[in-house]
Amino acid sequence: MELSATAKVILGLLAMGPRSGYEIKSFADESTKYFWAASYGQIYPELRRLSDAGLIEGTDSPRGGRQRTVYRLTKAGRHALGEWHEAPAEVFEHRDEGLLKLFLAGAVAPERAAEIAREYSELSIETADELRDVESHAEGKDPGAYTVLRFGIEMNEWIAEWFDRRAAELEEGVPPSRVAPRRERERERA
Amino acid sequence: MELSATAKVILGLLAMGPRSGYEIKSFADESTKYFWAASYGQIYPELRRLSDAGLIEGTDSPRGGRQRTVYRLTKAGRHALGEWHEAPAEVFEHRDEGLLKLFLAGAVAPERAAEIAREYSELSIETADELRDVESHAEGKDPGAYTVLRFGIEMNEWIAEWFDRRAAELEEGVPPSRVAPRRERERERA
DNA sequence: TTCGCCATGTAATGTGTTACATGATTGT
DNA sequence: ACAATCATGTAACACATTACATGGCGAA
Repeated sequence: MELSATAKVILGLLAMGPRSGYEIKSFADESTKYFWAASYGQIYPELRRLSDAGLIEGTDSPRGGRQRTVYRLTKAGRHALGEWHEAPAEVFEHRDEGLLKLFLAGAVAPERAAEIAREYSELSIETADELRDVESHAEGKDPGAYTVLRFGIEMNEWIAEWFDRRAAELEEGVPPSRVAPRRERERERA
Repeated sequence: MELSATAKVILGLLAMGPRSGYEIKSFADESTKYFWAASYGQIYPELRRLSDAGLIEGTDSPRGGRQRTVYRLTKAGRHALGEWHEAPAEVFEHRDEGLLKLFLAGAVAPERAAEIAREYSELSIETADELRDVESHAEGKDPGAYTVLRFGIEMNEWIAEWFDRRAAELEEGVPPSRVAPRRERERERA
């Protein structure tokens, strides 16, 4: 059974515990959205499909007069999720407008290069702060999930510093230092 | 004029010099694909649209008996590209299956967490090596474009080390060190 | 009573990949 | 003669966002 992108998050989050569609969305919005986003337009139809396929099961559990369906994994769903989880990761896609602008700066507006690098650095600081906020709300996170969060924070701070340094060099017209290729560096160490 | 995602790369690469659709694709495949991919199914229809909109202009320039259309920016195209380039970057999207698997490990297969971290580290090394390859072929890169390439290399190596360290800690069951939040650290420095 | 949140869902639209079809040229 | 690469293009499908529609609940 091939799982769609959205099926992977849905089954994954349901493995943490039963949830409604709305709760899946809110949970994802402060966790996986940074590396695996999902919108309502994907979530609700996918819940239907997964339910039809027997991988999840919905139970009516209204809160007050407010309609609400809570889903949980079936045995088949847990199995499908496990199979996916075992396999090596394949999807790895990025779309980063800041990098594209910097990449093109020479051909479009060379004088903007340093500025773009500065902006990139600042955006990374903002993202890191946002993630620190998430961290402060997170109680008793599991080691894997917590690792991902720490990674996000530390990487964004590293990026901010890297581009801050590089912005200064670009302002002075310094070319980035060219480091010896990996294999040679390994030989040096030996 | 709102530019589509693919329009941004196309106009950008054409700003570097006139190119055919095929050349745009090959060029993108060893440069922007890491942060802004494009496929034939997007490129050719978009070339048509941009041409109809007057942002680019195609000239027939066959090589031998082989049909070939080379496109270049019009004044309007250069202007549209400039407007986009001036504005602050907004698009920033990631889809990273490794992080999703690690995030979910606790609920799906806790014993796999360290393994996933190891795999992530190894993938990053491969990406860094791939980028070093690109670097060795790149002659006289412009500072902005070269900055993006150096960034890719150094970030991937940083990531590889980070996950390598973390994999070891996960194997031993050590929680990742919790660093003081940003604001407090700034106070410390003062 | 009004606002924000909880809750579900769909229609319209846009984006993007994959696979296929076609055919010339170059190097082995 | 064959494979690889150059070159263009489309059809089918999959994926995703946005905006909208609907309505209850709780607090100010």
